[in-house]
Amino acid sequence: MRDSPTSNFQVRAEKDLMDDQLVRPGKHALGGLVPMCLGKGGAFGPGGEVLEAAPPGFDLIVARFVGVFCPFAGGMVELHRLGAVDFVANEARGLVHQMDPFAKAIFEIRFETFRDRDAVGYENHAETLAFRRSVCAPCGVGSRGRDILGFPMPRAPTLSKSRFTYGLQCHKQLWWRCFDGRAPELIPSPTQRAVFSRGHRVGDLAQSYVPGGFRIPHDGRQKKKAVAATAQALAEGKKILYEASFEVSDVFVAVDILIKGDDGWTLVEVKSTTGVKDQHIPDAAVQAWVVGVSGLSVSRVELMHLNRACRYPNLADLFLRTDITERVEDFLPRVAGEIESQKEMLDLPIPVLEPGAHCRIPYECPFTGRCQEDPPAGHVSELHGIGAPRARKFIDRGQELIVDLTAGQISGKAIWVRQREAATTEGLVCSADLTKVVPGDAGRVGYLDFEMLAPAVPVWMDCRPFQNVPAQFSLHVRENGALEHHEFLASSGVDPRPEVAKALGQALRGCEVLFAYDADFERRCLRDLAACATAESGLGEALLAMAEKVEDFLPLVRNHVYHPDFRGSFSLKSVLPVLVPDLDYADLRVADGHLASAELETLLLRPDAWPTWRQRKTRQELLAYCARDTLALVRLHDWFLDRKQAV
DNA sequence: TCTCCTACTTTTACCGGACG
DNA sequence: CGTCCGGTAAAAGTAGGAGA
Repeated sequence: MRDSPTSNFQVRAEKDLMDDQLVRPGKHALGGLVPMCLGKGGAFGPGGEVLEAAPPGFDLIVARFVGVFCPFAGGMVELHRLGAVDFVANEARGLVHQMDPFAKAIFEIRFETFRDRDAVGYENHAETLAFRRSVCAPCGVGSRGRDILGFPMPRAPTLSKSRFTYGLQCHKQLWWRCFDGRAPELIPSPTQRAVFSRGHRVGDLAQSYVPGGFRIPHDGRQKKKAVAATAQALAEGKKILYEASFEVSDVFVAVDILIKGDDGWTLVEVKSTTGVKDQHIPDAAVQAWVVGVSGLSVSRVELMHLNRACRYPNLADLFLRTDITERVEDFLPRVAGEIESQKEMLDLPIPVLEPGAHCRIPYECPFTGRCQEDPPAGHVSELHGIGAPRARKFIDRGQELIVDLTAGQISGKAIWVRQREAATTEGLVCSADLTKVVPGDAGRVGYLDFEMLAPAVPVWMDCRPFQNVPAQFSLHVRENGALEHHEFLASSGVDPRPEVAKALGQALRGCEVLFAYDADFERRCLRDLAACATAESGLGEALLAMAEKVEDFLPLVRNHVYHPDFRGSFSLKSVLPVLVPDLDYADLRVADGHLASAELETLLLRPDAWPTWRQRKTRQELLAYCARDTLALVRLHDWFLDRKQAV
């Protein structure tokens, strides 16, 4: 709205704006639509000024002026001109038009008011909501909590602990989170969901380490109820509260654990990390502030986190409670001011903020794509191992692309030199000595990949929090050109390590060399597994010996090969599509390690969370994914061998 | 002989990227 | 969320030389 009074956008009628009751052939949206403003001033009324005839296949929605008498809306005066006529396609799904933001706002108001919001689906309501709050409200158009059309004004967004911390990172992000809460960027990936649910489980478990407390029922939506329940519990003299809820000047917080001590309350925030991080401080501080203003005296703030030194089965020391009172106190004076500034910001159109380090620190912003275009292919930031500061230096000199760099600037960095050559030639570049370092495939060679899980709360002997445990492997074995495949996935409920060790010991028999990508993982796995093997079986030595025979394709690629399509990354997922284009993961649901790990964790630790068909299906998907990974290694090796042959 | 500065070397810290 | 690694940058240490 601020940028330009008119914006182009597309709405897919069926999907985004209305269901088919509203738009369908022969009965366009007119009935459900509010007249829209354009042309001369005037009041609501029948008729309206037809500005343009509808093109074939479209019905016309008449636009009318509704009047904006608002000093804030000086820009809106520009709307009073021809052009913003809406055409609704006779066919659902085809509404393409140009609409003023103001008209759009009203358009959406109407839909939101008359139908439930789901009928509108995801569109960018952010502008609409913000428009109504920031333009209609302050200038008094539509009084007594009503907007210009007489519809109730949207409530001011309420802050919360998490919103506060988002706002601390970036106001613009907070603005979008408040006004565009249904944005696709905010839909958590399966992997993120796994992280969240792990956090919740750890949080619940933490409460059992501070037993005897009273849990405030917490239902996400009914915040007022939770606050009331908390007040009542306090009145009754409860000494330990879980999820105690408070709200002060529209900021809601639920405290993980609140403990009454002799000289005040101890506020405990639970995190499923292994230590205190900087970003935890403001998080705890806003809680302490709200609790304090609510009238409780907070004498101590603790962060309760997992203890790296803890070993299963002794989980007595699973959590550590670190005193962060001082650090919180240092931050506390900033809280009230920050809350105020966040609220003020939310009463205005989206703030202007340049992208910067705050886009990534402490958390990656989900909206980076809205603020910043992706850097073009061949951008200097793709240089391997270049940090943001050094990339900045090049950019400030006007050298945006790798091809702009001079030989002198990248001398001594073989990878950068190769990257520049690849960018210049727009093709694959291999080092001169690549063929000398390509490993042969004589004898019996294996291609190995493990899948691991890393439960936050250890469940197997001698494991610490987040310890990686191999639970699955895939092994392709090649001998004289013939390929065989071995695979294993541990069964639910038991320590996977002995099973995996045994199965792997058998599968590896006779292998003279093993290939992997980023082999250290695999090496360490083999050593760990060796330690789990029973002494008499001889398996331990065999696995240990194999660990010494693991060769890594990653450095081979990184130090000898580059193609512009790597885009600065040497991960298997970046390299493979270029070097082995006919092998991909498109047909697999489980197609990356993160998801694999999350699925593996559920399958092995909480199989009952899924019906049996889902368990069976996931097993198959995990096996298919892991097998694809090792097949990729085979094909990658083939690629290397072909290069050798070609010379 | 002591201090201070500079230039070089070693150590440490941090970051990015790889994996799960 | 965690791990580890490698590379680079920053910090700390060291050596040598000049000046007082």
